[in-house]
This record gives sequence, C-alpha cells and structure tokens, in this order.
Amino acid sequence: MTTLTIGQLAREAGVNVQTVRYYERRGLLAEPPRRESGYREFPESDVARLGFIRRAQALGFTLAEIGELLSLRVDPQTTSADVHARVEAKLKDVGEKMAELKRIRSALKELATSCKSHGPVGECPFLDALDAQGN
Amino acid sequence: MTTLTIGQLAREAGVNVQTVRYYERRGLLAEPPRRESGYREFPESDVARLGFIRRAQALGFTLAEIGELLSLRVDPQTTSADVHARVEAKLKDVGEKMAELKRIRSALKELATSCKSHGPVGECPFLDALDAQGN
DNA sequence: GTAGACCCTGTACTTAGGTACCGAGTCAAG
DNA sequence: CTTGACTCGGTACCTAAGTACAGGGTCTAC
Repeated sequence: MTTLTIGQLAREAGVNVQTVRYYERRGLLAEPPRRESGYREFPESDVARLGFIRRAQALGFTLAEIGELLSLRVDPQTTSADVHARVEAKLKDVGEKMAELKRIRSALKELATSCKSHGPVGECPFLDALDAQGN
Repeated sequence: MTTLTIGQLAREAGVNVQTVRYYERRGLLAEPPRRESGYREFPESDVARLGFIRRAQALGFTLAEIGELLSLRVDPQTTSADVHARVEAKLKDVGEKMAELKRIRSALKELATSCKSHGPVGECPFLDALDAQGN
C-alpha cells in the first residue's frame, strides 16, 4: 500500500500544502502516521477525501458540515438510531438544495429560449423567470 | 405601490440592515430612490431578490456569481448571443452541482439503509457509500 | 415638543477558510 | 557530500462576506 507525502497529496488533489495541514488541524483528515523524520505519510484514499471536500464546498457546505458528513458512522460512541437521525437531517438539507437548484436551472433554461424570442423584458429577467417556476 | 424602509426590508427578508447596505454597495440591489431625508425606499420586489441571494449562497454561489445571474439580460450593452452564452455557462455549472448533490443524496440513502443492516464498515462509510455511486 | 425607534455615512471589527513566510531539518540525484 | 526540492511547526497575513459601533439626523406617538 503506497503512501503519499503532503506535497504529492496536495498536487493530486489540486489543493495546496497548507490547506492539507489546515484540514488535518480541523479534523477533516485523520492525522496520518509519520516517518522517523516527522514527515506525514498519507493514504491514497485521502485524495478522494480531499476531492469530496472540494466539491461539497462548492455546494455551499461548510467545513463543519462536511466534517459531519464524513463522520457519519456507527461506533462505540454513536448508536445506529443516532446515525440514522443525522442522515435524515442531511437528506432534508440536500433535498432543499436540489429543489432550489432545479428552480434555478429551469429559470436559466427559460431565459435561454426567451432571450431569442424576445418578449417583454422586466427589471430582472432572471428573477422573473425564477418565479415563473413554481416558486 | 408600497415601498419599504431598509429596516422593514431587512426584517422581511431575514437579513440585517447592514447586510442590505452592503449588497447595495456591491451592486446586488439597485440603489433605491430616497426620501427628502435621505431614507431609502425599497420596492417590495427586493424582498424576493434578497431571498434568492440567500438561497443561492447556500448553494455555494459567491456574491459575484449571484450578481451575474441577476444581471442576465439583453440591453444596449449586451447582445442576445452574449446572454445566451452566459446562460449556457451557468447551466453547465448548475448541472455539475446537481450531479454532485445527487451522488451525495444516493450515498446518504445507502447509509440510511445499510446502517441498520450492518454489513462491513470501512474507515469512512460515507465516502464508501459515495463511490459506490457511479463515481 | 420630546422620547424612543429608526435611518444616515463612515470606519472598524469579526468569522470562515485559507495562504504566505520563516528558520530549521530531511531527502534524493548527481 | 552537497545542492535543490521538500517538509516541519509556528505565526502572520489575506479575501469574502458580513457585523458592529459612533456620531448625528429623522419620524411618530404620546
């Protein structure tokens, strides 16, 4: 099982080295084992983990929320029912984001067609298109 | 056509007064007409506008991107083709966000069922569930 | 006509999420 | 066995997006 130095991990994940250390401090990455010298040795799976963090951020999740997602598991500290409740809460949140995103997408599509067939144009065509969708 | 003071607008939109002024400075809200006294008189439509800004932020759009969405329109400065291109770019962005949200939702659903039927649990069940979705 | 709530501008502070820099130690290729 | 790239921890700095005064004017209900 190969491991990565912090620089390799950062390069592969497309973030920078200090960001990796920052995430480690924040608890988003597990503290990796160290060589004698103190150099960190990251598992390759952390590349995917960093990728997820980046994409989740682009969806408006805070690092705290991302941490919660990543720590959804059953272990001595957390019961199955507990995890289940937290998963449901996240599902609700995700569902709301999806709904809003759909509205925005519909509005954009409407704009895309109407901006050629040029009907009456209000103050803000985008918002007009947006609430033409079922608010 | 009734108008709102900055305090009324802020209250109705669920943001605070300095935020409204901040958005005005950033150009996300049009500069409203003023009374003799200098008091701003906002149109009611700005309530919806602020609502959209809030929801779009929760989807990871920056204020700059939100400004671009709100200013999608054809006018003397922008041709129809220009708007069309920008709409398409936004649609691409929105599509990517949707795809990632769907993956997250699927992963959460899988967690919700698997956390009762307790199979083997890896380091991070959530990420395991996530890439069990079509990457 | 005045008290309390509200608004004005301007400037300063805060929080989240990084980024940069420092001096010192480590690694690997020639 | 040295040199250039990399890593270490620590501290300081930065940007986006607010949020909080301060000092002064305005509104409205009594």
